[in-house]
Amino acid sequence: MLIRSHTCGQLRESHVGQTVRLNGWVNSYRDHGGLIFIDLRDRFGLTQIVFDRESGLAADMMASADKLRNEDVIAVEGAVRIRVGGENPKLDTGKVEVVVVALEILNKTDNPPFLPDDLGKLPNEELRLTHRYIDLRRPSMQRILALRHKVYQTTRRYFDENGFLEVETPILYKSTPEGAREFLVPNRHVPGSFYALPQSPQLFKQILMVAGCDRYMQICRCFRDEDPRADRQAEFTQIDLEMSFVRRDQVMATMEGFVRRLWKDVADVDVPPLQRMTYRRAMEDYGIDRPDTRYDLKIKDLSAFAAKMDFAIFKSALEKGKDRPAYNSKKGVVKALRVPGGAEKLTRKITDGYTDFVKTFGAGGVAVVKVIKGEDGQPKLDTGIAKFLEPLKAEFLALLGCQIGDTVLFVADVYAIATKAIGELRQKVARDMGLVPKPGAEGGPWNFLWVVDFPMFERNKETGKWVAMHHPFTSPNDDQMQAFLDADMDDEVTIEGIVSAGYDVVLNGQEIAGGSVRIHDRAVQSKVFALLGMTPEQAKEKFSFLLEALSYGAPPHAGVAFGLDRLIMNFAGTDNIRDVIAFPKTQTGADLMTRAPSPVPENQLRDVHIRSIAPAP
RNA sequence: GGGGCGGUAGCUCAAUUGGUUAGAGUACCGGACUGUCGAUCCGGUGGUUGCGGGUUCGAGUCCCGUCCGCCUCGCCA
Repeated sequence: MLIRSHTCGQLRESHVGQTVRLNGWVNSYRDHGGLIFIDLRDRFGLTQIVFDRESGLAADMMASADKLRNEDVIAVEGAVRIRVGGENPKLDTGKVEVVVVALEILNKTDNPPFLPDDLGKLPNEELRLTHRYIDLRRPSMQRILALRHKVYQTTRRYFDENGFLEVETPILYKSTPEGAREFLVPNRHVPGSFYALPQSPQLFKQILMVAGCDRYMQICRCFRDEDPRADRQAEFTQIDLEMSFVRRDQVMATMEGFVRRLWKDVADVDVPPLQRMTYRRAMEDYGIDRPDTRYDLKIKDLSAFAAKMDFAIFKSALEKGKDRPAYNSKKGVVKALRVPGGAEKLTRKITDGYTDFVKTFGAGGVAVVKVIKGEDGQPKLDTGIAKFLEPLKAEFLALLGCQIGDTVLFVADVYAIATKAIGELRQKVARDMGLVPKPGAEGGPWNFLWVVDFPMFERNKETGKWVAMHHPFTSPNDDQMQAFLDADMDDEVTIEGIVSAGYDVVLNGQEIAGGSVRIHDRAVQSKVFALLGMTPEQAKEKFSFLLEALSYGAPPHAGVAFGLDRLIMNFAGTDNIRDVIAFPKTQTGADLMTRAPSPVPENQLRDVHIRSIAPAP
């Protein structure tokens, strides 16, 4: 075989006169009869090679060259020269070409189902995933693979420099069915017993702290058997960290340093210091715990104002849970979103659509009013609920700081639903108003933000039980610890008010990292388990190893996990998580290339003491 | 589990809102061509309209079921 001397992205004017050998795929061919041009492709680029009947190429090789087609794999030998037909500025190698004197066909291809170029429309994703080995040849996909590699390398370098040890943790793990649904793996030796694949290495990394590792990191695979989304996959990758003898601020500083290094290395962007926002502020102003601050729309609570209105829909919403304390999920509220310039851009058709939109989050609808210019030149309320606002017009305009040309959107419901609905609506309105900047060539703008002071606990919507907002190993914040230990477990208002030592990094409305200071005291951990409704026996059955570890000299520790796939999505400028995973799965968990999952022979099931109750296909 | 969109030639799409033999570009096959660069020109092959029923004189088009993919709500400690 003609082993390559250079890659297809390498040759320049300085190589002119040299005899070189290239290997690669036929990216395109231009056949002029006695003269054939081929763009040869590998991961590193494209090089034009020329077959010329009049340049001494053997007749049989010329005949072979005539048969070359896209995606054939070949090796050639020839001399580098300045292009006779002039430069092609689109190629890095565009000043030169290789005049072939020897051709070796390494592998003829069948006619491929699609070509891996970035011209024109992509074939449908089903086909791309089925023939992933072709799809990944596409330069845009190669670029993402390289980006991902770069992130791995920068990550390992940064944490190594900061004293972290990379430690692998088990994939076959104990089932702890509190959080996401788990993937189960039967054990052959103990009939009826199962491992679970880890939702995250959470407890192992805490135990590594107890074990004296001091600082741990791992780029690890996590598994959650929940329905995927465009930015979510059942099998995904985290950059997982844990640190000993630190409090919240030390971890946050380490994370911020990492973010800064990563963006510098990968995108050559200098990230300014991150602002902090409390969870409460985020929910109040943005209706979501991961605000997108790239645009300046803010939500305002108008409950007190709305109570003065003679408008039945608001009144009945405010009646709900009216004896509950503020921010209680079941307390009725009225939320408003002022949209500058909305009076013109948000047509009746669009605002009508908002009602359907908020219904998907359980809200009843959206009330609308426009602020237009009256005959006297002053602001005038128009359409929708204008007549109900008219008696309180001055107060309304002042409360929201309305200008002529604004539209104001209202959602009235219990706190949990109204907040979620108007928070989602805010993001939709921003898209409709064209306020969301399109990522430029460098990906940005990059709006980072810390969100802190999350509640420790929230009520499960269906069961009404307390559940941990982050996870059950999250510590109350330092200034809350005594209040938590003293708290009566039946005192709903106090429990609800306990703030955890958790922290999230939010980027452009996306959670890219989350972590917390952990509980390192057995008594605190036991109280959390009890609050979550676990008896001491249940806690012991599920987490005895953790409770024991906490009893044998556990250092204060804290940690975090970054969603690696989402980081790459940002750098790659894609909103499809499958683009950043080499071999992703579909929405039903299928790998279309390997055809996993698949049935297994009966005897294989018997070995692991499993009988399938699935109906025969 | 719920809602929405989609599936027509290898690929990307069209097909007058139920009406003749389902078309175009590209790929592929054959031919021409010595300076192209998404080469060009000429000719050709290629279809179980995802699958199964139904309505109708007639179904790519309407109805029912089903499979697959995507988006989404729930879910994701």
